[in-house]
Amino acid sequence: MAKTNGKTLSESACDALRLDIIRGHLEPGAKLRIEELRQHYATGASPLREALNRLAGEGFVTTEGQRGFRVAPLSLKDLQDITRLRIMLECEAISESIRHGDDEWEANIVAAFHRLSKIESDREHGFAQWESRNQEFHEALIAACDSAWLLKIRRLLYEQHKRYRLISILEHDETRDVNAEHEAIMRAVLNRDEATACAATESHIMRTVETTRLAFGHLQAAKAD
Amino acid sequence: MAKTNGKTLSESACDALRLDIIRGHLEPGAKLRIEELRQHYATGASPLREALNRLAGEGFVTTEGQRGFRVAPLSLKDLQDITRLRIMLECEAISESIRHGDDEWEANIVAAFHRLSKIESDREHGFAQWESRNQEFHEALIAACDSAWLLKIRRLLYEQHKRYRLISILEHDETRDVNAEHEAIMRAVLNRDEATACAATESHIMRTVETTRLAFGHLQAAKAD
DNA sequence: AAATTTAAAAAAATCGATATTTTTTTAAAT
DNA sequence: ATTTAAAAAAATATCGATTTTTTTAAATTT
Repeated sequence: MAKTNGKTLSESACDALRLDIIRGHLEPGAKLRIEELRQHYATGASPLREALNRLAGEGFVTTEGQRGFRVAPLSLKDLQDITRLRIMLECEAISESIRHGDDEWEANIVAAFHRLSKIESDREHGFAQWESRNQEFHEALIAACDSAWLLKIRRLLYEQHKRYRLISILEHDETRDVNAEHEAIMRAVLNRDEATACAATESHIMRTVETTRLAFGHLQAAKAD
Repeated sequence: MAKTNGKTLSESACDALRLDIIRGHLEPGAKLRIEELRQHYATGASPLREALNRLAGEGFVTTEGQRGFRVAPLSLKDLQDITRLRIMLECEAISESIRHGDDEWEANIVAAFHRLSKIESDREHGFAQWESRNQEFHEALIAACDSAWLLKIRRLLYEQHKRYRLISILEHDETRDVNAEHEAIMRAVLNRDEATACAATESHIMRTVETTRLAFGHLQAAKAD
């Protein structure tokens, strides 16, 4: 077995699985049979089991006794739960970032915002790229927060929410100006105005979730047929 | 291999390892060699590796490339980081619990407090029992919080902090009346007074952490020899 | 005949033993 | 003292054996 990079097979499998779960490529609640995964990811059973166990620890898959693994389910209630916590943690992280950030931090935010707004218009086409630059912008905002746990948990919730968001790409709220929302957050952050930055962040998340919530509701309804 | 209970070997190994890490039985930063663990926990390599991977996902062990596993390290900075988040989440959970709790919830709090205060005096002797009843009391307070994520993360941080606390059992702040602190929290909670309950909780955690911080500092200093 | 129970077969998950890499240690040589 | 090479140790992956769950089909009961 030739080594692909620095990673072990377990790690590669883990990353690939996590990505497929977040992207909705693997359906929420779906059974994860080792044999099938072996075929798909071209790996042995042991690396896969190790990957699945790690993902279980992270909350992306569930496991019950001797009955194997499943993709962690999604629900409206779960979405609302995640949202509330996300707002709380995101605001905390932004506030701390504002208190600690230096010139370099500011420059990175401006750069990330610029990269994102350049492609904001054709969000539909290069969605993967938009998604990635969006994430980079939001992470630039909180890069000066030096609480490792806060960042770790914030990221977990961000990715969990991403699962909902990516399921409902189709839905697009035409009335929103996402770029303006981002700019409002950025301006408040650069002004070191914690209260305004938090308010703008909360409103941004709430709007996003509202779109997500609608799309997810529609999807559930369609599935009930 | 006779089945011990409903659990699989992986799960048993995982629980045993987690407990030993939280209890400080396994030193922070210590290398976790599969062969040694095999001897100690009387299991094969596969279940152990699966357990270690899950614990890595939960943040109790670290892993680096092809260099095996280590017990996640502790540091003063980490302790302060955990504390800040704990206060935030614990208060949020208590507030929501206060808003949702019913009579049964109240009764369970009173019962848990009673059980705890009965052995509050000889905390030194039956420490394990005190620890367990203390945890039960604090979980009774937030039992009516129906945010699964909040509870999950709160618990993670509670256990992470427990790692620090159990390392420094020796230290004991004579000037504290922990029972009175607990009673103050309980009274505020039963009065449905969110602000007071949060303030009492924050002060309780801060006092606990101060003791922990001192003991951990001493331990680090002693180790530097 | 339909529904429930029971028994057998198939599938899947879990585990342990062994083989292959990779890293770390040890010792010799520059 | 530093570098290099060989040996030992450790980590990772593959494979096959065992146990458990799920499915399927037959038998019994209502």
